[in-house]
Amino acid sequence: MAASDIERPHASIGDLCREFDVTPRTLRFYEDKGLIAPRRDGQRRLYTSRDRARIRLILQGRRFGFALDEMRELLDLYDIGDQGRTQARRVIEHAERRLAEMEAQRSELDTAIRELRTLIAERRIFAEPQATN
Amino acid sequence: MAASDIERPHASIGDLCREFDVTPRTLRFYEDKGLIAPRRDGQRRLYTSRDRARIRLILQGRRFGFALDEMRELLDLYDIGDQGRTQARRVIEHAERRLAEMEAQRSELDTAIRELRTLIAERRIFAEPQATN
DNA sequence: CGTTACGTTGACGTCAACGTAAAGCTTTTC
DNA sequence: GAAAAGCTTTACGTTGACGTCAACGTAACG
Repeated sequence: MAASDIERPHASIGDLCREFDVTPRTLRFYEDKGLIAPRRDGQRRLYTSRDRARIRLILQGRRFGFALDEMRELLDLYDIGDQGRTQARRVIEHAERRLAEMEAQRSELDTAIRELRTLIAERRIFAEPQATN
Repeated sequence: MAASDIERPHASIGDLCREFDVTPRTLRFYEDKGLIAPRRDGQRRLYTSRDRARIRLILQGRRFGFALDEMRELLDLYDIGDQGRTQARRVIEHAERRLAEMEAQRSELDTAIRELRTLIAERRIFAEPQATN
């Protein structure tokens, strides 16, 4: 009866779905992929605050374009980590690589946008080069 | 023998592949999708300058993120078009919509980049919220 | 006790733009 | 004249993150 399990002892899959605005399929899929491992009450999944935290991280990573396989690695790093020192560094490096990818992507996108703008402005968009034929 | 077919009467699929740096599979796929319709010498495909122009447009559109189905519509607009007047307008509108999508995408990407930068800088990346547990 | 809500596993379907054999032509080259 | 190029069609595979059944169990409501 200590004040350890505060407020939410466990939640159902539906609860989490509402909380994070995802479908059950999504959470089961993450489980299949080894990203989360909720306990069971018989067949039913029971999600703890730890699961909740992991899901938050997963969805955060998703917004940054991390693949689920990468996310699993990153989550594992924190689980295995010795005080988080070395591991946290690896996570940072990973994030920095992703950041670089995103910046490269943005630069490509910028170029494409500028080109498309020019083509539209000059009415040269989808204009076939003059064929005398 | 008139000077109508200048320089390149027709080309093979391999020729076009080298010219545009794509694989035969790609050109055949575009044909399946109804984007191009090269003539035949028996079984072999013969590409004219018209096909060449279309392929150029397709690859240009690809760089802007147009789906192949969209490209087919756009190409059709030019083929059917009455002097290109009305049709060209529709094409421009289409391109402007795509441009808007690209800009929206860039804005999302920008936001994500800023957030990720902040998280990295503050070492809060993938840091689970403090659980007293 | 029937209905409704919510949960389970398993497994195939989706989307886009091709990749990748497989198996067989024909033409060019040595 | 044989092997290598280059062409053809047919058709299944790939990638990621789920969607969408199917078929069933369980639990609470009224």
